[in-house]
Amino acid sequence: MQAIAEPRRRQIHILVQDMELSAGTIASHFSVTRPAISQHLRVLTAAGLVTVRKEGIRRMYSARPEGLAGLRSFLEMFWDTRLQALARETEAEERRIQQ
Amino acid sequence: MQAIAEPRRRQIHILVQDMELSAGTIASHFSVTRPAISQHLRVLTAAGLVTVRKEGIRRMYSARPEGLAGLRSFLEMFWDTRLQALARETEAEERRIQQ
DNA sequence: CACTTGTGTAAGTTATCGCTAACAGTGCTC
DNA sequence: GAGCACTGTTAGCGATAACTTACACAAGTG
Repeated sequence: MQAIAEPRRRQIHILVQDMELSAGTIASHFSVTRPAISQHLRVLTAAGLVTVRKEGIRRMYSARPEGLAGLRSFLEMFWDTRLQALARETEAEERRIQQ
Repeated sequence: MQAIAEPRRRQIHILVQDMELSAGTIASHFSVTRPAISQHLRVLTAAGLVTVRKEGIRRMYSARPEGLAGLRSFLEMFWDTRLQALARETEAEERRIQQ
């Protein structure tokens, strides 16, 4: 989760979300040096948010939909428990009124 | 987004999700000092993830559902664009097959 | 095989962040 | 109003992380 929270990594992830890009092409979109982008890409791949594909001399990166899906299910767990808590509260409230 | 990414702040957010708690009660659940929790609470309130309610001498904190809802819509935007991209790809693929 | 291109890795530096210790403020109670 | 309980704020410190510079490695090309 901290992998996608970093602003620059989010921008990288947005870049490779629609199309497959090489490391150099990704780095050209930012003002930082290429090694920095390479480190970010390593974090993103370790988190399962992007995939690498070696195409000859260059490495193509692309977003992995399952990565964000995991975070999504994690948040929906939060969302559901909150809804359940609200349901319990209103239920208790109704029971109190009936008494 | 970085506010909820921090592990301790996530734990705090889980704590105040089901019930309203005071700062001291929240701090008693962790091994860190109370000022640290206070700082985390300030970050969480600044991010709009929790709300404060002054009750006499103590301040009660509770999770704000709209906070996570914003993050949720943000992720669903990602999710939708990715699905649209996949749809475009498969559509182009089918068109290629038909030729 | 030398050379170039594209990329990753390692070491060092700087900045950011979370924590603690000390202090300051706020509201109750006697 | 004095004193106490509860909380927020500030300064300083240590650790983590992001960045840069330099180097190393793989894969085409002459």
